[in-house]
Amino acid sequence: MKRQITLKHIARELEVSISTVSKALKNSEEISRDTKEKIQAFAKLYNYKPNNIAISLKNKHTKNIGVIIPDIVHHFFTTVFRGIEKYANSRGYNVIICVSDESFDKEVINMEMLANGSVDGFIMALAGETQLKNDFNHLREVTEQGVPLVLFDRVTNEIQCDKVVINDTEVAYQAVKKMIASGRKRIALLTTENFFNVSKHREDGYRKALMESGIEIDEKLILALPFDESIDDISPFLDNVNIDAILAVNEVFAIHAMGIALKKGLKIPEDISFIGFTDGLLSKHSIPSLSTIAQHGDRMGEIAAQMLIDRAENEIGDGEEETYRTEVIKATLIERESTNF
Amino acid sequence: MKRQITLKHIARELEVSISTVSKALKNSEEISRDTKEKIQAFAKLYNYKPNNIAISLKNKHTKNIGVIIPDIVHHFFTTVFRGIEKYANSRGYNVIICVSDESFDKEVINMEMLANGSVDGFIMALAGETQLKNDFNHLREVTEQGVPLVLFDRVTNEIQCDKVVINDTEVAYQAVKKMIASGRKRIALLTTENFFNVSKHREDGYRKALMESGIEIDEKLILALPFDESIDDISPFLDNVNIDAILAVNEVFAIHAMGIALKKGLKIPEDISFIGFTDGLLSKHSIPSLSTIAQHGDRMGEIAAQMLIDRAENEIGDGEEETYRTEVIKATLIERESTNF
DNA sequence: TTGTAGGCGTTATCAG
DNA sequence: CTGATAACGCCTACAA
Repeated sequence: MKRQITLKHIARELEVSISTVSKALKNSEEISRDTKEKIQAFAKLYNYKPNNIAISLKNKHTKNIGVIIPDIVHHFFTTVFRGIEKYANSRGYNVIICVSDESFDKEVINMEMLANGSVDGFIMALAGETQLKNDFNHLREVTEQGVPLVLFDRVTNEIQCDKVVINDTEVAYQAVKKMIASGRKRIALLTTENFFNVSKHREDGYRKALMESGIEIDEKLILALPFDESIDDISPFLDNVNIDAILAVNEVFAIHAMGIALKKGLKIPEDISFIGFTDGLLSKHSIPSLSTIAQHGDRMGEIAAQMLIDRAENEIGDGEEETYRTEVIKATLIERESTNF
Repeated sequence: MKRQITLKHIARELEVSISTVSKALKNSEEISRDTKEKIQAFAKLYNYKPNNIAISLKNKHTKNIGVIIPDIVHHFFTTVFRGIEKYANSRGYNVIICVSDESFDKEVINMEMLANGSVDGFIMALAGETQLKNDFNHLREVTEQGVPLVLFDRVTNEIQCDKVVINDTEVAYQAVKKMIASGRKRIALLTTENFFNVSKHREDGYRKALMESGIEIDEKLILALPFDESIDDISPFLDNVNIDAILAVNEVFAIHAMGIALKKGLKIPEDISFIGFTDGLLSKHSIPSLSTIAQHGDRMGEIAAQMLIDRAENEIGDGEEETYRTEVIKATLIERESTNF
């Protein structure tokens, strides 16, 4: 097992000093053409690469960014991650990813693993449990140490930092408005228990659209499920309500509900129309295909990464006050077969 | 912006030497109770955490593992990744992930970014382009330096290293056998151009099952598509062949084909039955639900991570020959509505 | 019981 | 033009 070759090896071999080698490899003007060529040739031959860890130690930055998300087998999050990774790479950064699994404890542990110098900053979407507990001391600790933090999608007002969100309220509002405009009157909402701020916002938009259109809100038309997995409650729900449209806060709820409607002999979109959130495989390939709200995760990821890296590289002057931005991505409704506007 | 606190700070503040602090924090017997308590209290107060980078430099290992995969918005790969991440974390490792985007060049660049000391080893699935080019010098370079490498799913015989694969040939064979046993005679195969070794293996299994059952192979029943995205060719294909079953090498092909069959008025599974690969959201939630071959990505990831970490931590004796394993995961057929066995 | 010194690999400053 | 030295933060063998 050949170890990585170091400056020291080269220096010994060529009988020069380490600093000469270092300079030669950086093409410094200080070094004579001859020695430079000799050293560079030797380095190439032995495939010398400067050791990243040593450089990190010296420079006090790692060119790594830490991403902590609740779930990785999840279309939206992977989409955001793809954006982060792409942008980060373009600026020479690597991405360390940790999965909190919606657990507060894991989120804390993951942060601690990375907060000891392994990364230059964090990009996160909060775990469900964290939003429930409303405990953000782990975030506070990190930001107080001056480590940059960008929150996306699952954010909190408790922490001062850069944020990237989508216009959930507005886009849910628009979707429901469109349903109403196309003649729907009994519109149900399939959502999650709303310690998820995003579900909350979507519900706000839903309510606002109905109210504005003079449609009384029937609380029985709102079904809040504990988590993504518990879709079994959807079927009894649909048996007990009289509806002509459904807005769901994710793909799975929407597709599952469509399936039940289909089995009951309803025609989509004539008898009942559907809009979901997340433009994933399910929406594209279901039959009928699902109209859905695209969250543009790639874009979110890119922006989050850019905000983070910009801040990480901008050594803030000691006196200056930090000023944080929250960027709002505009989600867009993609119309497919499950609606007829 | 408070910097991370270091041993040096503590030493200065408490007017002891750095090594005393270091030892005290490790609860060394050498240090008196008094000083230990004083130092530990101080450290706790200021939330001292040893700097990972410095430790990495000293110990010559990073406790990071590098994962390079062709795509992140992809059910199977994220599933494997989840297994890797989970296992790695349990052993105190972090995971740096890079996406090759099926591109040879990106794969090489990503490896180079990480190969300079940033990780203790690599877990990879080869990019499509890499398999096409059959150029594995970047892998060879790394393994020759003694950096552990585990290949999964998209592997190659050209490189000597640990590998994790599934029994593609066998499980495809079993699937087709089952179709035949249930009376199907005209079985089509939807696959990708077979520079992907996995597609090749699945096709082998398909052919073997047919041959064994005395069914002549009709090459017109095999459709090889360039990539996951190019599903438009499926429709004309289905118009031109007379079939009663389809085996597809992924979910998307299968679901798309089902949709077309449905629109043509065929009944599933009576007129035509379907089996796909990958047990993702699509298979579970399609209507009818899709019988599919579960690849147990989580398990693959776990095993890959274990192989890698075990090897990374086992400093190999200088003289000994390395001996590599390739672990085979047994995929399993999940029967749903798209088949009737 | 505590401290000194050297090293991990690199770079920057300064001296020769 | 080249080299010695110190420093990044930590650890540890060896003195004191």
